[in-house]
Amino acid sequence: MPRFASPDAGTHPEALPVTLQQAAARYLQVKHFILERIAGGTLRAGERVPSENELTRTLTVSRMTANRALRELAADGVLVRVAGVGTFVAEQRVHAHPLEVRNIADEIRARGHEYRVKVVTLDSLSATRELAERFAVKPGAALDYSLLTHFEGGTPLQVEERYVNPQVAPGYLRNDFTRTTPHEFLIRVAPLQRAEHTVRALVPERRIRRLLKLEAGEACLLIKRRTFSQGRVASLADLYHPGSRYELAANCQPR
Amino acid sequence: MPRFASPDAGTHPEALPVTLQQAAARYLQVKHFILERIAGGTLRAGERVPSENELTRTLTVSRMTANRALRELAADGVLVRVAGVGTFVAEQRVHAHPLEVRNIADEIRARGHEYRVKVVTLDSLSATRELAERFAVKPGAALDYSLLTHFEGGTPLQVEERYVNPQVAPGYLRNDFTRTTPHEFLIRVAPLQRAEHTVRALVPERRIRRLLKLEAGEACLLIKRRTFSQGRVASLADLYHPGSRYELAANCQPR
DNA sequence: GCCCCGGACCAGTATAGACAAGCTGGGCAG
DNA sequence: CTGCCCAGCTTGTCTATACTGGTCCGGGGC
Repeated sequence: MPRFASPDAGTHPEALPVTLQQAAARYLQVKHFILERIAGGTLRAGERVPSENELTRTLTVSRMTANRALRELAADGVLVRVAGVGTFVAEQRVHAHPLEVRNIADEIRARGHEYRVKVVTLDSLSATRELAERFAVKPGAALDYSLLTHFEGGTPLQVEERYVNPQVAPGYLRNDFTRTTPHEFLIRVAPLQRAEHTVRALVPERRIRRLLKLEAGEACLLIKRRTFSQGRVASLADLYHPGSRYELAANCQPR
Repeated sequence: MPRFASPDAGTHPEALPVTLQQAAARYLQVKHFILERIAGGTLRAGERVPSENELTRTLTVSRMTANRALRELAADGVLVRVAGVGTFVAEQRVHAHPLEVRNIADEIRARGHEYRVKVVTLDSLSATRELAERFAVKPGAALDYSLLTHFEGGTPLQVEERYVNPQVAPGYLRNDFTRTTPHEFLIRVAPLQRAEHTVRALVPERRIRRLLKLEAGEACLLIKRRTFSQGRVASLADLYHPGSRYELAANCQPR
């Protein structure tokens, strides 16, 4: 059986990609070897990863080195190992760390999937009473507004509805959101000082439901985020995630 | 065919404390050896931990085994290692984590409302395959189970479904939950070391919906929590909150 | 007094060899 | 055909040994 069809596998000598930094430790090179194949699509979720012995042969490393690489990837949740059967690419349940203000594009790419964004609305508007209160500006003050849908592959993973204070982060609407996410733009223009989050569950209104391509009655996770820069509110964001395809992960421990 | 030929490797002298389970892997025994000394106060925060070579001598293990134990404890944040200097017990700084492991009774009372609890089910059961996996115990091992509803005034605010490992937190079922919440009991009996959370949104099944007195089709927030004590899983908890009446707050301060 | 160098000790990494235990599939006996 | 066992794969673990580079300290040369 062609266990491992070995599309490349130059067998003996320089089996490790020369693009890798030789300075890195061997076990890290092996980890990258696996991660690159996952990111590149050569290895997909559920598929079998070369066994320790196979790696020993194809990469010319000792079994302990291959073992450490696979074991650490398993500890990270990238791989799943079953004694006597093999090592497999983990089914990726979507994860995010609520404590960190993360970039959803990075998150998606880190899982080896294609990131796409659809710009639904870009606008400048004047603050309602409620918005003004949350931004601590005067009612009627100008605010930038964006409504985007972020896709993982072809599936919407987040609807991002965002208000930005142009006094704190000027030029928001001139940003090319297909190249720079709101998050990336904001941390560049208005260094993040602090962020507040609230998380709740709801069955979304039709507008959000359509953008997330949800069935009627499906739940979604709403993360409301308020970010501060230079002591002022830089932006308010409502992040909607499909309840069935998204979960927040958090480890609670002094690291 | 030496399947059951030798139940354990009798090759090595019994240098490790006999209180430790002999079935456990050596590197786990070394980890427990360190953790016990930290828990017992023999090793305090900032103090130096025996070096790999010292452990090799005193515990009669190979250096690779000691290395793995120390490396994993460092990865868990228990130890801090500095090449060329040594290994030290990490300073346990107080963490204001967004998803702090909080006591719901305190939370409700802090808002000036009356806290009440209804015990739905208390039971001892044997671990299913899936539970055993998440607890890292053998399938069939005894687990304690509780299902409670926490009320704010007359309104249910949380359904708490919890599994507890009696090996780590004995006497759970004998606790009077009308006076001591599971959380209070557990932090007293099994000092919290670490907690993992995942948060998701869903439309609950009928059982949960009834306990929370929700309308059909209402969303709820599910917080799945896994707590660790002494390096072992102490408990699994599924915390269901009504989406309309509950939100999770999280503040994020970059260091 | 200051600087440099070497030795001691440390973690980090790599290798080879070994045994244990779990799973799967094929072959064999009934 | 059914049931069982076993070969052969897998991961999991442990040991012994070796070399590297970082840190610290003390001693000797300047």
